[in-house]
Amino acid sequence: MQDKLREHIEKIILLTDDEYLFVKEHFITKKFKKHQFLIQEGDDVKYSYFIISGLLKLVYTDDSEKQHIVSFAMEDWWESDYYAFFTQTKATMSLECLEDTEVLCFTLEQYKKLCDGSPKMLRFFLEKANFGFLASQRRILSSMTSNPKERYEQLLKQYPSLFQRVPKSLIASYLGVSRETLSRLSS
Amino acid sequence: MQDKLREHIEKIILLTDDEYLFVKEHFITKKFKKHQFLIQEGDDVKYSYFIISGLLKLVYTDDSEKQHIVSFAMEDWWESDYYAFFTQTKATMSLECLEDTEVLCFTLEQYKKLCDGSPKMLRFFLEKANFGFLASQRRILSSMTSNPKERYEQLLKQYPSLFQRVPKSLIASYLGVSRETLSRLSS
DNA sequence: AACAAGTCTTGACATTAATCACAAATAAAA
DNA sequence: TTTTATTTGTGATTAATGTCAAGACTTGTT
Repeated sequence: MQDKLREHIEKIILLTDDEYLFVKEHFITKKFKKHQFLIQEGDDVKYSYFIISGLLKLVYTDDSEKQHIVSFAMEDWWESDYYAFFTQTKATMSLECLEDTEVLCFTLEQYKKLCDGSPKMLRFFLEKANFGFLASQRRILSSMTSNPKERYEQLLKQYPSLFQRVPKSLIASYLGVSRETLSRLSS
Repeated sequence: MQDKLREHIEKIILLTDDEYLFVKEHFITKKFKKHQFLIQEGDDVKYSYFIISGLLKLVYTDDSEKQHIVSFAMEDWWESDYYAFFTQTKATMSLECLEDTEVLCFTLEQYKKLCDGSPKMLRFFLEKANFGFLASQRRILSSMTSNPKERYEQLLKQYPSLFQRVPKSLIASYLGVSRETLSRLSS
């Protein structure tokens, strides 16, 4: 395996070999099969996950058992129920494999040690957090300013591979429309 | 003036007097009157603002000139067009006073110096960025799972003071519904 | 007090999308 | 291949929300 994690970090900040070794030992590897859950609602959220390969959905289930896709997570993404992870509370969302998936992950304790031991990683996480915030803000704005068809096209443009990998009903759930409405957009 | 900035930072991380002095000198103070713009669409975004007192709206104007409120910013909040600020591109949003407002602000350059010179401030900004991301994610989820009436009530519960301070038409714009629909919710 | 500007409510109607129902198409499993 | 499950598409209906229009109410100003 080429080192996906190192490549990923070094898009933002360069590390010496020693620094990277220090980083690397805070992670452990895990593998999951399609349909397995990394997080289930009500669980403790032990880990934050960096996805080496595969595809996941982060899902919130509302009072009437309807599922809403908060995000898809693919190669090179970080994912978890971050509220629960950071506050060490029970998960309100689930994280489930849509494909066989390999991840690197760390606990909150390891995350803190990483931040304390490496100012560069602190910078890295700050950059990631800022980017995540901006992406969420853009999504809010897109839901306010665009109709379902436009949102569909934006998503298609941004992540074309998604559309070969997940059923349209999940895309609909991510976009916040019914699958029937999504189906009618094409025509 | 009691020191709002110090109080604000020390909710997250304690500073020595010297450390705080270092932090403080990276900021400058500005005052604005109601209806004044801190940022206008198309401008360079020179500053990130910490609000000492007052109230602002962050607004995106779409192609058909319709305004969408991305957020309200009140005392103790940070606000800017952060995408434009971090990438040093032109503003796509505007930031306008709804009340007379006093802010502390810094440039991107000062922000970087602050991060480089103070690991504690780096931690502080990381915590803020994480919190901002989580808040945005909650808002996305709320727009997917709740109807306008529920979203209105959530907002009312979270920021009761807003409702004495801004017209309902702006609340409607923030919630993503027309002012007429919002008006009909009460009944 | 009188006016102006801004704000809020309500009705009528149009539009959009959700829901329900079912059939067709596709993919997965036996 | 045959069977079974999953996914997708489409019509009919219903519900929610937007839009347009008018008027009432507030607030601030002169």
